[in-house]
Amino acid sequence: MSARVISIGEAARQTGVKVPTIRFYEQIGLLPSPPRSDGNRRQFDEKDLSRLSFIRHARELGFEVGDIRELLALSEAPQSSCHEADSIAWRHLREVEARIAKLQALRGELQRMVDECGHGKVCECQVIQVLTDHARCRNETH
Amino acid sequence: MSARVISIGEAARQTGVKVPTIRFYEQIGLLPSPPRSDGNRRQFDEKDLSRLSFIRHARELGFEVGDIRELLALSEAPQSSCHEADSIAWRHLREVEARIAKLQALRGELQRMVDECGHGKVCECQVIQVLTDHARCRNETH
DNA sequence: TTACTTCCTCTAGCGACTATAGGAGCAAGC
DNA sequence: GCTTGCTCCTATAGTCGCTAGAGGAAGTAA
Repeated sequence: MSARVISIGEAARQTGVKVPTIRFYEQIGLLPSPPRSDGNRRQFDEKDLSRLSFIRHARELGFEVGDIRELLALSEAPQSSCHEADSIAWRHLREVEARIAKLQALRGELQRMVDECGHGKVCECQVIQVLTDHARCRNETH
Repeated sequence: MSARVISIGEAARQTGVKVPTIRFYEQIGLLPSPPRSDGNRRQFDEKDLSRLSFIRHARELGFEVGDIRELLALSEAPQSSCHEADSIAWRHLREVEARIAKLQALRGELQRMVDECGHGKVCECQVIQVLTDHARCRNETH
């Protein structure tokens, strides 16, 4: 119950967010500035740890800082509608699906590259060919 | 056969690489500096278009500039072994597969978030719940 | 006291662009 | 020739999300 004081190094260890990154999050206002000790050291508490963990997880999931800011604000106003949080997550889901599709196409192409490249002793290396040809025939598709 | 002169704007339109980005690529030595007109305008040719398309495609596929530099160098010394290009492609293939796996996990999680969002209040919203809970239970795993 | 670690601030750097300012060139219409 | 409007030029600074380094102060253990 008492406010256990947590140093920045402790916080880093417990949340997996690096020390300079914690300071950076404070600087950009993602994490509130904690009180300081007599010696000017940051004094975090459990709530800060939660917030940091939340931020870290959201970042890992690919949310950008703007999104996280919104999500944090929402989570601090728990009686408000979750429509916004939902739409942030939806938007993100669509982005992730697009990225997966693109990467799968890429994987196919890379696979083809290494397959073709590996077999020719005359080294008709297709790596560059594949990329160039593909590039040209796709000029107007995107 | 004659060297058709292509302006930077034309090049941008044809390759889908933005004008400032083309200049940037020239600056970092990814694209050779083209000759200039009397009025100091860049004069690109077909070969530059290929190169730009190649670069764009490779960037879309997630190659970083260093890789592209290597691949371009290899493509310009075609008698050299394709072993290097092959290993670049291999390295990248593994990376891409890892990325796909990560994104698929992420998609599942996001999907769950939005599925479970009851469209009620934030206090019941899974988007925030998932982020918070997950964050806490994963503190030490990474 | 000494040594060691952790912490502080501040500044600069990364990659891969993107934006802005302030001009100069060029082609078409009058 | 002149004006309008577009494209182009350079140079510099900003973006995002950190990360690294310098140079120093504070806390801790022997």
